[in-house]
Amino acid sequence: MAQDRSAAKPHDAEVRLGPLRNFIAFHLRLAQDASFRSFAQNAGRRRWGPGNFAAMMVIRKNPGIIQVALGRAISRDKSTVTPLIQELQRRGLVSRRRSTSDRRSITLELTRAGEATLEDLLVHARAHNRRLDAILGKQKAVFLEQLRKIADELA
Amino acid sequence: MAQDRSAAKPHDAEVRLGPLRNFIAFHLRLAQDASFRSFAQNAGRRRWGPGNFAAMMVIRKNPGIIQVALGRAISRDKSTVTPLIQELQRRGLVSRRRSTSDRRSITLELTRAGEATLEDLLVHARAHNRRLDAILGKQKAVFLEQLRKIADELA
DNA sequence: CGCCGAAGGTTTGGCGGCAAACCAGTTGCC
DNA sequence: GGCAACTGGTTTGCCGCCAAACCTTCGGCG
Repeated sequence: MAQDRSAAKPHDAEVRLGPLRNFIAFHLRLAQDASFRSFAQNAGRRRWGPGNFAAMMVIRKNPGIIQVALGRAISRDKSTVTPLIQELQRRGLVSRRRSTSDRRSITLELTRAGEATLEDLLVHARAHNRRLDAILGKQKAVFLEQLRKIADELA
Repeated sequence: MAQDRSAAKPHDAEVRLGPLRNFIAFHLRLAQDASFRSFAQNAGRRRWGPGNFAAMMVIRKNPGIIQVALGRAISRDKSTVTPLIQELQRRGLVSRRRSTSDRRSITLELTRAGEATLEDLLVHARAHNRRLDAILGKQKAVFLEQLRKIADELA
């Protein structure tokens, strides 16, 4: 078994974080970490990570999108997108076709199976999202806007 | 060169995110991502990632801490801590000694050089932190508390 | 027309992280 | 006192991601 990072050994309560205690960046990582794990775990653990989900979601909403545009949308390098998409294609979830207007680029679309599995994932994703919303309460909207601001302005 | 994820190609403005647009988890990742990159880049790019910084900070504030406790504090698996610490030791920044009371565990301390480099890193870290604080404005405290809540309750 | 720089995609190499298996030492319990 | 469960640490294997180099295609411009 891997280490249980969440376990609150009474002893650990005494660990001092120093300046770290008030660093946004540090807690941003902790929160993202927890969120990521929670999602991956509850999403059937069938190796359907958040990455695949986000990619498929964007493809669904933008049929015919090309790889680099997808990469920019989900903030992944194109060299990360390539194998990710290839794997999805191998599983028969997305189709790739060379664009007729620009033979460099490849257009992406969800297959029937892709739509179906995405719908499945959406169930888990929505549940995860609700959990987070519940934790944040009324201030969710403000919180979200702040996250956007950070991502935007920290370009 | 790697892809420029921040570039706002006018074309990309039209990419639709669908439900993703309001998912906390998604934006949490984007924000963390941006923060991480910004830190790593400005911190002299001398391969002093946020990871090393957080670890050294905790060791500084808790001299004699053992590896698993450190791991829990910064939310890293023990199998991640081992090589991380070994590298810091190799660079002469931390000292490792077997505990006398429990011969399984290894106690950690910063060396002189370690203290010095940490002080150096703190300059960048503080700057990074200030940038984030500036983005968040008055509501920084609330935001921080919400991040803590997410990390805590999403155990 | 022909060239050259830019852009989309893939490949390769490296890094950081987790999980599981394992060893050594410790603790609890009968 | 001795065995079983647990704990700290390391090793190994894998995965996700980035950066850089490279190939192909596109597009502007002399």
